[in-house]
Amino acid sequence: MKEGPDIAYIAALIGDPARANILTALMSGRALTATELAAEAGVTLQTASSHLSKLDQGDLLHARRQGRHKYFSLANDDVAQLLEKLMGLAARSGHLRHQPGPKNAALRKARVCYHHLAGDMGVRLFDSMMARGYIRPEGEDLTLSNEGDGFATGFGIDVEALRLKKTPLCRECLDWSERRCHLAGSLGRAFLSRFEELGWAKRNQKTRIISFSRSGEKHFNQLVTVCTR
Amino acid sequence: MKEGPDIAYIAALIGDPARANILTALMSGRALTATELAAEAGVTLQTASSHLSKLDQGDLLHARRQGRHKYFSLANDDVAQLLEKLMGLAARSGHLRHQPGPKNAALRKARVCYHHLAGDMGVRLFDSMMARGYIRPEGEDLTLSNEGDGFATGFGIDVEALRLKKTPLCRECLDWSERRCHLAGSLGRAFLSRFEELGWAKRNQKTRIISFSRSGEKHFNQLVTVCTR
DNA sequence: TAAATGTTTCGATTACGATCGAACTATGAA
DNA sequence: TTCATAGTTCGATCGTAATCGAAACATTTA
Repeated sequence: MKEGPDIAYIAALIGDPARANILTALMSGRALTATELAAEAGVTLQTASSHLSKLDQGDLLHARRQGRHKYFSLANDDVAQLLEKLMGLAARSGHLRHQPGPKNAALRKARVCYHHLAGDMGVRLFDSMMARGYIRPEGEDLTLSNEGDGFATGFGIDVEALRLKKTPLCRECLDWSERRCHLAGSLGRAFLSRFEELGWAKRNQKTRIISFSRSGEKHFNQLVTVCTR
Repeated sequence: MKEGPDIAYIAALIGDPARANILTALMSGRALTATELAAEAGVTLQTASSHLSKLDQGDLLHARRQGRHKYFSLANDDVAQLLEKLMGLAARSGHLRHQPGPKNAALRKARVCYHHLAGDMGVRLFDSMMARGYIRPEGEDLTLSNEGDGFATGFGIDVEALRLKKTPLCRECLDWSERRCHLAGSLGRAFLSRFEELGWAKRNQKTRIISFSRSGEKHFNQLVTVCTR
């Protein structure tokens, strides 16, 4: 039994509390500096630096210098998905670090998951697009149908520009709170950006919570309900 | 950042090499005894016992006594899926424990993944069923269409009996080698059993490899190709 | 009953890695 | 230049957890 990928190596990287905190913080999708991540993880800068270089070596994250800052972000969607799956398992078997509280409820409703909308509202968006045939599964990835293209374009998203990029347009991502899929990929990100542009929603910089304004939520509900025919 | 599921706890469980070996061995879907798993992991029985109780406490596996033996298996499909995802990441970033060899090639072609068929052939079965509309995605799970029911029943699978069980009928499971989905769930298992019943394929008890006989593979190819209309 | 096999508990050893203070490098500002 | 901020490297300390020998416990077989 010494064949195959070395899962212990990757799992051990995630298995340290400080590193897990760092990775969780990066699930917001934003790139953070070493100092910020040290604070998130609750360790000194030296310790964080050591952790960050290990995570980098393991290809779990991506580092880029910018002046005297060094910004870190998750390496790719796969890492984010793995982390979500881990959260799902941990949550289901009751291994929470704190009791579910009001903050938790907000997280379950709408939160950032590596730049796209997750939680109850994320799942609702995904389901409605699936039900209307806007997106279709194709192997591991999803395809945006012509109708879906029209829908997104009509909503103010420059789908053509997204298609030119080499990152996948649509992907599905499993929610740990809902245990359902929500929309990821560059289109998923574009939707979240658009919600912010329109003033429907605002990201909380610290907590991954996305708060929708009252009217924003109303518009959102229309968006996912309308023309179910 | 102290909210949410404790991913470090779960990841650390998987992050020990001996425990990772144990979990990998259980990916075959078979229930194994403590002694067998100790051998797989390359540790003494005492050490394995300690690991097994930790994994059990973390709800990663399921233990059942039977006489003077104690059988262990993975707790559920979610654990298996998490492990597959981990393998995918580890493989993609090149963290293999050994060079890809002939054994690896066989693993990539057809192997057991928690009781169902994985690898190239697993993906082909999944794709053909998807293309013919036999299975359809629905949220996280998959639905078996009427045509799909007929197809499976015609192949000698007692779909009605499977439906009565409380475990999901169809699920998708991501392949680490193919990076595509193959069919999991009780129907996935039923297909593999049926292949064995018909003498098309045989499981290698040690390595997760599934070897198809020459005629078995021919039949299989017809099964996934026929009536693509 | 005794013997054999399978598994767990106990205790001691050991090794690895997380942590941080201190010193060092690098970039930007004054 | 000098100062300040950001990050890394070094070295020492410290804790925890993996490991295994030995012994206990459990269950089946003879």
